[in-house]
Amino acid sequence: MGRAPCCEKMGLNRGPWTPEEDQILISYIRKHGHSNWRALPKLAGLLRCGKSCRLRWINYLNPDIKRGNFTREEEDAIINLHESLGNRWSAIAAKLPGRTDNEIKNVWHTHLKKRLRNKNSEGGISSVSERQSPGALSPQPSISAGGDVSSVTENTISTEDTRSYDETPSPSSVEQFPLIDESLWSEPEAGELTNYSSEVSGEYLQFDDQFDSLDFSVIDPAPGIYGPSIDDAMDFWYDLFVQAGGIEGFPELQGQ
DNA sequence: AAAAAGGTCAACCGCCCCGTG
DNA sequence: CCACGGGGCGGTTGACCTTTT
Repeated sequence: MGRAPCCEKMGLNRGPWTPEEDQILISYIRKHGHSNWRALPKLAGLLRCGKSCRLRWINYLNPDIKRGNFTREEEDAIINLHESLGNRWSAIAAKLPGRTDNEIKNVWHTHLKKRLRNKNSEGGISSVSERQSPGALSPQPSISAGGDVSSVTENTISTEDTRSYDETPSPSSVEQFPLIDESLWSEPEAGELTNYSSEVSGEYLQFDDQFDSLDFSVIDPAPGIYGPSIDDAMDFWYDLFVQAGGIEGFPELQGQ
């Protein structure tokens, strides 16, 4: 006891992260890394405590994170690992590349515990689709009107290819992005973006209507030929989105 | 159509571990 | 060896969303 809290609470933001805060954190870590979480928010100009920044990065913004529903194989792995490791979520996460301890913990408490209970009581197991609530079948909104940008990073920015998404798309949310084409990329604000705008066009970046996301993997089918890497495209898209003020900045994407 | 119930998951809290001086 | 501080971890909460009544 007697230990000071990790940060003074006064004057620091709490709760959900804003797109601007996300962007600041991403930019800072890309430039400087995160050797000192405690000092990071001050250096980056964020009104957050270091722990909050760390958590946000590790559980959400880190591009290595694999988004989307857990596959049956992953779920089975979690169950098996939990049998041997118990509630050591970080140890379990270490065996599942791209998955975070928090995510695994959530899946365990929301799905797998129940599944195991059913298994034990009935002697059977449910399928992935069975265990999903109807609500879970429709993916979280990508960038829906009025939504926060948490969902942007969640579903539209991924360094993984499309394998992450094994869910059925919701037609309404799919229709949020019918117009990802040249026009979307045609108004860069900085010279750097101009370079990408001609390359990251609808021709190479396509909205994946099956997975309800921007499929960044198609941008770079042949590195060196088409120019930007997936990371570059993610940066470009994210910068553009944030600079434009989120969904408000893309009227053509609203009310589709 | 509205309210209630249930599910999901990002984020916080507080403790523990470990490196450093 | 000890104290301290930062990072990491697991438990928990609460807002939001979907489904059910």
